[in-house]
Amino acid sequence: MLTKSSTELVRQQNSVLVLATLRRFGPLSHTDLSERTGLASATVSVITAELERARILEKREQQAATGRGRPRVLFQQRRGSAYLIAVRIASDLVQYSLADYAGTLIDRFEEPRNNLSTSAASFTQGFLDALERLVQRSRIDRDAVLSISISSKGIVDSSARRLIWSPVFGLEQIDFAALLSPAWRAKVTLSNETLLVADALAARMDTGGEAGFRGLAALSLGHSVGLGIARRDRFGELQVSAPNFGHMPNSEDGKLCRCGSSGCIEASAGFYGILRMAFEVPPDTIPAKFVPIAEMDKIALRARQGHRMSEYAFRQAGLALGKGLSRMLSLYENMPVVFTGPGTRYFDLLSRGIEEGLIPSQHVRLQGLPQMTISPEEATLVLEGHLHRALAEIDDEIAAVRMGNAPPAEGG
Amino acid sequence: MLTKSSTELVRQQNSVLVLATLRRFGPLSHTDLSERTGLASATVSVITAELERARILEKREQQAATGRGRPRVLFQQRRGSAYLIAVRIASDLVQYSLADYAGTLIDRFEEPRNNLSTSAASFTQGFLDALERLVQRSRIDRDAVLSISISSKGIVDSSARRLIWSPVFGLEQIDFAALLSPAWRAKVTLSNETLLVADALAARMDTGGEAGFRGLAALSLGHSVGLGIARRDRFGELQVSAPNFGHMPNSEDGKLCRCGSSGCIEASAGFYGILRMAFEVPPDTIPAKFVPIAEMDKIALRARQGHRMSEYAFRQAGLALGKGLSRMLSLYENMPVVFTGPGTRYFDLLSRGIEEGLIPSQHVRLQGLPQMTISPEEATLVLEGHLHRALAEIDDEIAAVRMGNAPPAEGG
DNA sequence: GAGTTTTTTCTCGACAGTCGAGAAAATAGA
DNA sequence: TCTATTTTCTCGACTGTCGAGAAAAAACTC
Repeated sequence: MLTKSSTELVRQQNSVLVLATLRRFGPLSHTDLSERTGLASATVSVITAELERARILEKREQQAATGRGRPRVLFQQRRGSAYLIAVRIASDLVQYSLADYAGTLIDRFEEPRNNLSTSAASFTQGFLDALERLVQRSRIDRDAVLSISISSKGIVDSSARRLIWSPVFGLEQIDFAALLSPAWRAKVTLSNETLLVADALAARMDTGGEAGFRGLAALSLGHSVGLGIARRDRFGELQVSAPNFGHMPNSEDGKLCRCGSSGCIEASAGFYGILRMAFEVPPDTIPAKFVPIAEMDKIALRARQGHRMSEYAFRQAGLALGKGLSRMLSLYENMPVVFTGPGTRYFDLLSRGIEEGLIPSQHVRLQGLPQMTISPEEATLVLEGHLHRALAEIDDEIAAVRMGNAPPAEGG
Repeated sequence: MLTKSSTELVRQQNSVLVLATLRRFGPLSHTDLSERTGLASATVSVITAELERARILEKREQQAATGRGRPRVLFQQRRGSAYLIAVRIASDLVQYSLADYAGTLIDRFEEPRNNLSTSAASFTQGFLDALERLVQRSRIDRDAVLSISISSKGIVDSSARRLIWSPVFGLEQIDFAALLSPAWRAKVTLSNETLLVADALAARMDTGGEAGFRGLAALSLGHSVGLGIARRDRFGELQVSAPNFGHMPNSEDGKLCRCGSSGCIEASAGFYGILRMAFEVPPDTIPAKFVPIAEMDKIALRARQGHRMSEYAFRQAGLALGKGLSRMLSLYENMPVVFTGPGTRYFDLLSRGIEEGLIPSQHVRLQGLPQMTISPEEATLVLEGHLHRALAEIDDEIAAVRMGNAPPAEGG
């Protein structure tokens, strides 16, 4: 511990513990909380009382009596205590969601990104307008929004909350922190999209009772390729990161990538790479900006019917993924891999190449093939990740603020 | 925090803080400690008093008066409080070191690994004997040794303390925990050698006042290739890991590696790989078990004199390293790279290939070339890492044990 | 050499937090 | 209405940190 500890910090940590336990295991009674957290009953009393006074928790309506004895009263997060906004910037649309402190979705809409070459400047205006619309439609006090969680594919500087490189805006950087700080009190977080997928999947595993769960990698297959990794740190907590997998150098095949380099994994395994190979376009051709999924389906159909070059394109894509995975596993440690995104519908065509890429490496020879599964609903997982992380952050903040005085704003 | 906190834990953490501060900044007075740790003077008093009673700390002999006022008395770790043993298993020798709680070396000897094909079974006997000799020569109570820190190249399972694969024993696994638990009370840790190098270098940076130090990678060049990474975690503490870099797949050139796979980085950049290439031996030839450094020097000399194939061999080695580094940096984040080991004497011959390997990647195009330096004294760094980690672990353990009663054994 | 100044260390009471045990509350069944 | 049962609440003990001021120990002053 490089930093000092104090009794006040103890209270803060235990408050977070109570809030997090309540999130994971639904509404709980005083006794449940004491059991699950390991805290003494008296301690739970003090903490819940404080959180109730601050209007963070509330007692649930009386439920059916369970039997003899004094009935349990369940604590739960009070919906109106806080709100959060999740924004998912995809290549063809932007998704805006509003949720309350209990994690239930209140409002949601999408805006198609009308012009694919829209500049960042014109995007930001629409972005600010959309946030405004979100709170006004649900009649929520703007200051009751405590977290704005934004995600995009690409490379983000999460500490500076700036988009460094994205398939959508290229090198045009957007500083979301600066953009939102004048009008919004909320904390702004910027995450890689596949990081959120990994977070959501890991949280599911963790809550779902998977006993020895140590970590996983989420691999998103689509027009671009993204990787998210969730692993337990030395305290047993899940830490999540999004290495730049799609643009990791794969091989010197001269395949031009969207990022301007050549030989990236994406140049072989992204939709545009598969398309290029299937149609025998020279590998240094400038990649297609957007490939409709129908187009990909057509190539896949032909591949399944035995068309050599289409089959080969998918196989090469799989090979690039497999080799990339074997490198990633060498540099981290063995962990299950979950595939997600629209590309999973071609998994039958990719899998042989993936295995071919994995098998020759020393890592796989020692540890065996990683467990590989498919979880196609990427958008759902991204939203789930947004909520999970934003709520955890709000909980932390609530516990950090000295409670007892300023009751947070009341919404709706 | 997934786990509860308590006032006792606060004391424990603050005790560790005091011990760690004392380690980093040498003997310190009461006032220094209070300033450096941020703890109140009264708190420092209680903690140091407790540690003094437990005979962990002692007051230093009076030093030259500094000026007016009551003179400061300096606290320091008491040498005899504990001891540690560091064992470095290299390919040609095993190095045994004994140090005291203050971190000063007491005894040290090396045993040549007489026969390179020695079995693990015969090794363990010599190993146990050597440890015995170490404590007897210095007349130290065996139970005063609180940590035995072992290092080897290769892949270790540090939690299970088993060697999974090493260049020395191959797949013959050695379970050091089981081997030592009957006779020794000490905690046993098993680390990858280059991990310790990274740890030592990072600790130097950290203490040496490098302001914005965020992390580094140590790359060991020799008969085999090893990587250690040190990075700050979210609490600002240095976390260190040793990914399997040497056997990360590099390219499908068919170069046979010592591990049995082909195309590993080591197959190009390890000494045997360079030798094979310089002499134009077919790439699938079984690699030399051991390459004398004189042999390598000869090849380097020829390369510097313009001999094409020797030059090419080093360049190919550099290329494999550079490509590997660009992949590693993609999967982690940008950080300085420090080269160490005997291979650094050929850095002039490697550097061009290294840059060639790095430059084409998207990561380098965005972040620039990583800062690269040389720090050749690998053996020194390994020992430094051993001491640093083992002492930190002993400090943790001391703070965890309820102090005040059982005073630890007195040595020498 | 006695008093003064200065600096450091030590000590005391206040405050914050957790814990165990038992009191109080609230229900179902006798 | 009384009793058994279960849950929640409350009280005093314990552990820990902190700020302020007392005590200690040296150098400086006259």
